[in-house]
Amino acid sequence: MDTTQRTDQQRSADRRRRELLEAADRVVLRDGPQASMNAIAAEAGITKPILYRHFGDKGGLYAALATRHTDALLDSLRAALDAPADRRERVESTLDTYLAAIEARPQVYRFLMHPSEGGQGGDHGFDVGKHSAPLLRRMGEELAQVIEERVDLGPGSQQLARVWGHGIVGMMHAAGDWWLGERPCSQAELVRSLADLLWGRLAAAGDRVGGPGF
Amino acid sequence: MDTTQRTDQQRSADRRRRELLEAADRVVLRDGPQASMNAIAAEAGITKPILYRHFGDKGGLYAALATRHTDALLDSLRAALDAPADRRERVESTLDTYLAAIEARPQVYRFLMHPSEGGQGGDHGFDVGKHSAPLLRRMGEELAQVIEERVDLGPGSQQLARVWGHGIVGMMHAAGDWWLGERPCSQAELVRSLADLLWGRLAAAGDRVGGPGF
DNA sequence: CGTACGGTGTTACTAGCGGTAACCGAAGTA
DNA sequence: TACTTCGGTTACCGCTAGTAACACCGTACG
Repeated sequence: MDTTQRTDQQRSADRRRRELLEAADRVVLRDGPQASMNAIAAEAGITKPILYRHFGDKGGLYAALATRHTDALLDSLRAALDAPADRRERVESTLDTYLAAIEARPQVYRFLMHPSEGGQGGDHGFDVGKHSAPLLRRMGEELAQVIEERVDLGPGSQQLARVWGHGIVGMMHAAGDWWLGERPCSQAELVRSLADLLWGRLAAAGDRVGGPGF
Repeated sequence: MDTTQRTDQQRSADRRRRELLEAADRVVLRDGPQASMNAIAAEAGITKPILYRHFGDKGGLYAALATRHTDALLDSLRAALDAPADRRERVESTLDTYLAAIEARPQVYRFLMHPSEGGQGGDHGFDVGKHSAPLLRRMGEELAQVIEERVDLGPGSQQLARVWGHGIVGMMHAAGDWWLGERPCSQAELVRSLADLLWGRLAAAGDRVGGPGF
């Protein structure tokens, strides 16, 4: 009977948890990363202690929220990354998927990338702020794995793949962040430029000799 | 007489300002980005309102502090970037300089990269949190300028250079961040791997055909 | 029928943050 | 001596994250 009772309770708890997460989602979508626990509780129609009973602390809630979106984004990226196409096409498709995602919901994206942990809540320290941007790390690791699986890099391939995974993800992230703020070109142009960079066009280009007015 | 008096005052104010900045530096170096205004004031041997008289708000102080280190780092990078050597050498030297800098003072580096602005001080909004990581942006723009000056990219070179500038800086940043946390390899190896990536080794590598157990 | 109990929820609080108003005392000047 | 001005402090505001203590409500058990 203990099990059945616990099942009931857990079901109810899970439903509540999902409701709370959706409320938190709405608030984050509206207020950005600085959404307060009070605001989230109000949006959910309850008060703070309930949030704390469900998620422990703000880091817990943020982690749960981040995991959701992170998983969704990673699924999309995996699909683009594993498609049966040639490498350049896959790379461009992945970049495109990422950019489309961050463009579709910038607030969520900013929340995932810059959780803005102050950790000023007294002496308890902050657990989640330690890993500054879990999404970036996870994307880096996954990309590394795909590279190592599908590209022949010779000796030391694992190390190399990991460096490249994190490097490429960082490139994508920074360029996307900048692009999202300034919109200096179309999405397709950005994708092509980045792919060109990865394809060694920087190394292949010649030195510029005749500067302006020289 | 107004001018002379103001000079005296301004000299004194500048000295104070430098003292305060150095105190703030010490605290940030010790406590990381979540250093509080109280702590900084205490370290400087004064009280909060003086800090606010000098820097306006926390964003102002952080901006002043960041500008200092940012300028120093950018100077080093410019030196490496403008050296009279071939491109690959310059790229490796620049990466090396950056990694050495973030390794030397990780706390300062984390402060510069993740200012963690909550902007929760009432209704006044937050000015500095708007641009999340000014250092990255500045590095991206500077690199873009150097690329555009020295590399012949054909038509659309300015756009391309800017995308590459921000992309490369992001690559460097993400890889450095990951490397600083996990230390999976030596600094020289990291530099070489990243340069290899920029030199198109990803595109040049062949597909892996015989996976493990396949 | 009454009673003790676990779960759900609230109010009211602590401690610390960024930021500010109002006061205080020591200089210089008429 | 009286008045202003500047460096500095105390004491406060409104906000945050997080918590302790209490209240309600259905249910099992004597």
